[in-house]
Amino acid sequence: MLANDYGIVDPMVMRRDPGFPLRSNAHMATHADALTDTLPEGKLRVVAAKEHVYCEGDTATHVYRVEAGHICIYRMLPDGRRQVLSFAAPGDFIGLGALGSHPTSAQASSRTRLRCFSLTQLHDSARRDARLGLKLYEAVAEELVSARDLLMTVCHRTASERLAAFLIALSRRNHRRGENAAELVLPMTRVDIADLLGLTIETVSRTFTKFRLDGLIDLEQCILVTIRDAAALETAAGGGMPPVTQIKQAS
Amino acid sequence: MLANDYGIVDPMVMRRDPGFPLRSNAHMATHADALTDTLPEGKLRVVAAKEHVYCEGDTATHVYRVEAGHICIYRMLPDGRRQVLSFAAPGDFIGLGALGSHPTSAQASSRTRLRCFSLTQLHDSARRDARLGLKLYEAVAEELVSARDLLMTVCHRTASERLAAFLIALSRRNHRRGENAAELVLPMTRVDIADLLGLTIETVSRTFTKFRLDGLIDLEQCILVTIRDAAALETAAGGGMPPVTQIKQAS
DNA sequence: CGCCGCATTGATCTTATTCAATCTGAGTGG
DNA sequence: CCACTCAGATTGAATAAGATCAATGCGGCG
Repeated sequence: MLANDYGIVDPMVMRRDPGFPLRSNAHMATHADALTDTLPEGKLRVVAAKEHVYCEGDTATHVYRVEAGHICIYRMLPDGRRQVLSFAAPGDFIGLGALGSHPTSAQASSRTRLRCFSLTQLHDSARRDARLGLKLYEAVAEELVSARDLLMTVCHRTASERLAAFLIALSRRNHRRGENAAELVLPMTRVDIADLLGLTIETVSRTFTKFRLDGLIDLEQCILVTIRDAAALETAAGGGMPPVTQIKQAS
Repeated sequence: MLANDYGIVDPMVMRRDPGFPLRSNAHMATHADALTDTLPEGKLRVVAAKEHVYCEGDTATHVYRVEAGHICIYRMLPDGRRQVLSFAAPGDFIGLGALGSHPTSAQASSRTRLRCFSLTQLHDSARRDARLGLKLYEAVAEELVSARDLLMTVCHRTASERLAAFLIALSRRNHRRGENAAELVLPMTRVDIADLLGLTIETVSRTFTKFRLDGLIDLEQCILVTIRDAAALETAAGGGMPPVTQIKQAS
């Protein structure tokens, strides 16, 4: 699927809440998976935790599909602040939409396996097969929607709403993948979450604690979140809020 | 050019400040203009001030090029808050990146003339001419960069920085168009600016006043901004800030 | 054992929002 | 021509949310 899981999207949700940043990998798969159907299976590449797949400004040579592990897509501001754009999970594509050089950086959160697809080949194929070009167009258009969803969520919501929406998005992604929707294993640190949601780590931490005290979640270890009251979490996310879904997204 | 003028972009600036939301219509023109080269010139459409070209959720039937006037591209949140995504000026395209239905709304700020291009024809052409599909891909990829630029600016900056960056972006757009870079005629209201920058109109107004008192700008009428001290404005925008440029962008 | 990275918690402070009033200018109609 | 109205803009005072500064806790690893 195309990477959009805060960047995680749900079409039904979009109907209900037009304007919310959750989108559905399921229907996006149609676009992104088709991208590589016609291409030879690329080489495997393994990146260690904290290692970069590519950096902002690097010449774009490949598109990657995450096989295992997690990739954090982000951009830096000149003053050193960071905006996380998405977290790519297995099945998601990263590196799409680069025009010459990568507009984002991609760093592995943990040891990650990637399948590589040459951009040269991709472009050659696109010149021969017009449908592939349209697929590329559609895949990037999906990412555009995802980026705007994130913008909507992060810029107009309180800390609680952002974090609640983020957790819901993770839960939905789990659900879509056939995993336990109530047991979230966070593949990212508090810093990553803070940089995604435009908060400080202190605020993220405090908000986690508040949710725990309010009985919305359990928090055994900082990495393990159990959703105790999904409805209340929805409400917390939701004073008119569009469900956050931008966890992972190609870039 | 492709609509990106807070959504206004400058490649040189991007080099200097990787991560800033200013982009260059000039080099984007190569992508977007090519889109319609091969198509029959479409019908002219005139929309009155406040009238919508299309609304979020509408079935997408056309792509439009602004001939005269200004179009405000925005999305609503369920709770009624609004995020302005860009302001399209003459030469900019709007409506690109729609997959079936429009993900955004487009409203004329003033009486506006548009040139219409049928999506059906565009897609037909793209199926025949693979290069057109790639052009579409590139145009949307540009918009993706633009959307992320806006995200970076709006989510990590103070009110002064956002407004300063916004004014600089407008100034650069004027410069690119061969107009006076120091005399800005704002085609949008305070509400539009506030909704673009993620602020309230009061804060926008106060910040304008502060800039005026600090001698950075003149403000004869609320619509007419004269830049008195461009360097200071850059500084105000810039505590490491990437120059805001997202004024207009296709959608 | 002690260090180090990460997370949590507390106290204070800054910033922008909110609520409220006033101001301005462009119509409109008498 | 002038009073009236209304939308948009400005200004002020109080408030609240999150950032910042600072300290402490926790767990893994050398």
